[in-house]
Amino acid sequence: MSEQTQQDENKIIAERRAKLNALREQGNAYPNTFRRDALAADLHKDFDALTKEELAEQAPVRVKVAGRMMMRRIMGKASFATLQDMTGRIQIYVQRDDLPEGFYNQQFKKWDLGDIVGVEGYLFKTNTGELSIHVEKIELITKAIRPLPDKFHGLQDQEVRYRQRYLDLIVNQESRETFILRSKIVQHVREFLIRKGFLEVETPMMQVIPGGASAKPFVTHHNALDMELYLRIAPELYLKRLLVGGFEKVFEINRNFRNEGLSTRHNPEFTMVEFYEAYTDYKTLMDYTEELLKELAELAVGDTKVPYQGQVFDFGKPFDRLTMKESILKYNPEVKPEELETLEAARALADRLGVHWEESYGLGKVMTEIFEETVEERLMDPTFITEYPAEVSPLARRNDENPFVTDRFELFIGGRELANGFSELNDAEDQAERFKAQVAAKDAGDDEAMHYDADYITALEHGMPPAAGEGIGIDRLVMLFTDAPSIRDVLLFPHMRRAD
RNA sequence: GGGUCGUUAGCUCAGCUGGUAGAGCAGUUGGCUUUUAACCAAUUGGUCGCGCGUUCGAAUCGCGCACGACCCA
Repeated sequence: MSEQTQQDENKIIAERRAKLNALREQGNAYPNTFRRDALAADLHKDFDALTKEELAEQAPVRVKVAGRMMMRRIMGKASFATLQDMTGRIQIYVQRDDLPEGFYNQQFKKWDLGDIVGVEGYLFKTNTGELSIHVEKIELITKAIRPLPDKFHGLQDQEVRYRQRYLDLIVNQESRETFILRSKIVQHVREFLIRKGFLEVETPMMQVIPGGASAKPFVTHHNALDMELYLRIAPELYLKRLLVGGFEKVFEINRNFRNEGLSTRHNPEFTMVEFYEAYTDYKTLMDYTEELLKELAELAVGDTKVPYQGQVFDFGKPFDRLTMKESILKYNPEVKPEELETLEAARALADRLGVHWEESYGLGKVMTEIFEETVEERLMDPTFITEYPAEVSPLARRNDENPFVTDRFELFIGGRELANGFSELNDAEDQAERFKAQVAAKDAGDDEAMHYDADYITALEHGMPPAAGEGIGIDRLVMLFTDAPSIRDVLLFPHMRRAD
């Protein structure tokens, strides 16, 4: 701790530090010798149902519990306190005369809220029926020098909740629940894919050529090799190399990094699951996705009606499936199909709808812009949009009947893109052409266009089985199922500006 | 990038048209052996985000900056 910080310390911290110094003089101030044998939630699960009398009549249930002291009610020669461990809270009852002479007044009563204590005792129920531990031994395990936020109102300041997430987790139960549910969702996604026979793999986070998506990368430097490396914007091209290598069903759950702005829906690092399966197509993936999301709704909400920020999304019915063109016509009833058939007509339509386009855009890109501006945010219940133009899908397989579009879909819920999948382009020569078009776009000023990845082309030239692949944004998924308005609410440590 | 709102004690918040700051919790001291946001009594604690300006006087008004929240692009 710096001198400056010490100077800034207020009286509360100074008092607690004095207590800590007294503890140091008495011996080990930070012992790691207490071993618990019970967790709060397990005790409630096993004993809440018993009456006070039933619990008193049976043989005493002796337990050792550790946790942070969140509340305390001192009533002269006896006290109640509330301990919190990772599973929840349990009340303890401490009597002066159960403890060694002087301990209650000289030690216990001088401890503070926020201190971590270990207790040993037996279970009982209070007159109001609350399961509690009648303490026979109690020890201070860790002294907290700084005070907790308000015991009743919790921590309200959003900035502090994000910057000092540990405080948020200590005092705000909803926050703990959000991150526990996030863990369960990730676990379920993993188990779903393993159940389907997929192999979990890890591919490079640092890449020589950032590929697999259209986004600006973070750049770093490898000293020993004296070369630039990019944090990955997607794992896609590596996972497809594994298809070439004969791993025919693979997935990865990990972070991607995109050097873009922050918003309630964007964090520079975010978590995706990507999975690839050989000898199948995008329609299979849509079926998987629908199956997975229905399971997740059941897991997270326990219902097919998922509430989100005052709206309700229906996961019970079969998910809608519309082509991009169909969706534009559906949500813009005055638009005629012919207006989406030539570049000139589409440009005129975009002008009419107030959608921006540039000279370099082809029909596919203009159409996609119209879709994004007029349809996307209105897709509330889960909806698959298919037939994305090849122009905006440089890694996707062209449709056999209509090469203008690809065998691709995106899933939208609540107006937000949740997933993106397609049958994979495994024609090395077509892929090389598409990369060249991307490079041309990059040269023309599109700094999100892809690089030419010759090593990937070489891999495709060895033969990649026909396959389909998909990415699902885990953070947005968790936002949806935890009713979180901001991506920061589902990231333990969201990116923030420097506080100083 | 633009707009709106916010920043006051460790925490949660008041503070009116400008007159040098309040409550509850936490802390401290005392009381209380089934409380539960325990209670009762007393009490400590503040560079009012930072800077500049207006004014006899600024937490309050104006401008700028920082950080955050929300909306828009």
